[in-house]
Amino acid sequence: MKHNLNKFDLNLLVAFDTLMTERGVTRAGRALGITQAAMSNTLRRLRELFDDPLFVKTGARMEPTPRALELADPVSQALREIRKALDQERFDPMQSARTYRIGMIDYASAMLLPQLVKHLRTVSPDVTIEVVDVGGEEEVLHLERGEVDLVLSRFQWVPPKVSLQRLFSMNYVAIFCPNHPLVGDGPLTLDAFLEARHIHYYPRGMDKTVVDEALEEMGKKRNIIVSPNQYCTIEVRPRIMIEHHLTYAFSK
DNA sequence: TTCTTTCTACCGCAAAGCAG
DNA sequence: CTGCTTTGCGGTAGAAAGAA
Repeated sequence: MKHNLNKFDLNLLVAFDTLMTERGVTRAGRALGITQAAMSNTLRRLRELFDDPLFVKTGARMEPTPRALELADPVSQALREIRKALDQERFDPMQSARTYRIGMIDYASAMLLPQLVKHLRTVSPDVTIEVVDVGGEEEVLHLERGEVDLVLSRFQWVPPKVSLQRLFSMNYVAIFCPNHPLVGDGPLTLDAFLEARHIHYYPRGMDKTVVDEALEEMGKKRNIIVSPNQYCTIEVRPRIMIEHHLTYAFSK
């Protein structure tokens, strides 16, 4: 089927993309600032246009048909390009007073935020940064829902509608308190690492790290006996480690 | 060629009905 | 009860036709 773009209402693609995200006519309508009935009518036109139901009611949700799934990525990418082109035209960092929501865990904040703030003060002095503590699968969901503008994290996979850029690579190290019984003069062995009792902070939504995943692949598991909260991580972790002979593995 | 009027198609709304 | 669809209605914009 070939569509004549002269007669094609591109707003229908925005509606389609919103339906893919919201998975509901009422929610999609609300997101676009129109009534549920108007959204239903838009869906009707989409159905006529593509000669396919596109979304079918499954329980409480409107699930996409195979045809809708086929269209989802190309439509989403096209809209992203259009938005980018429109934004480029008028975006002036020196004039912008936007608030950017950035998802990152405490460690990334500590490492990157000072430099980021310093840089922004020069190139875009009026923007505001709001850091959101996200982790695990939630990161991508936050991005897809537009709840954050950017996530700084480690990703193994992201959906096509999300842009991904590698910033840097890191090595992992384990730190022990002075005179820890498991640490000798030579390099740390896997057995000693597994025998040690660990302290580790998991951000909200994250239940394992790259270390846990690597161990899992070997059929092994480390012995985490303390999972502190974020403030405790920064303030108290070193003290607990020293007092109780604990180990902390982290990216460097 | 320009302006005005009429027609037509489309969109969104409210309300009612239906389904899970 | 919530959410989706359908129907009927009014508003709006664009196309077509006619007059100056």
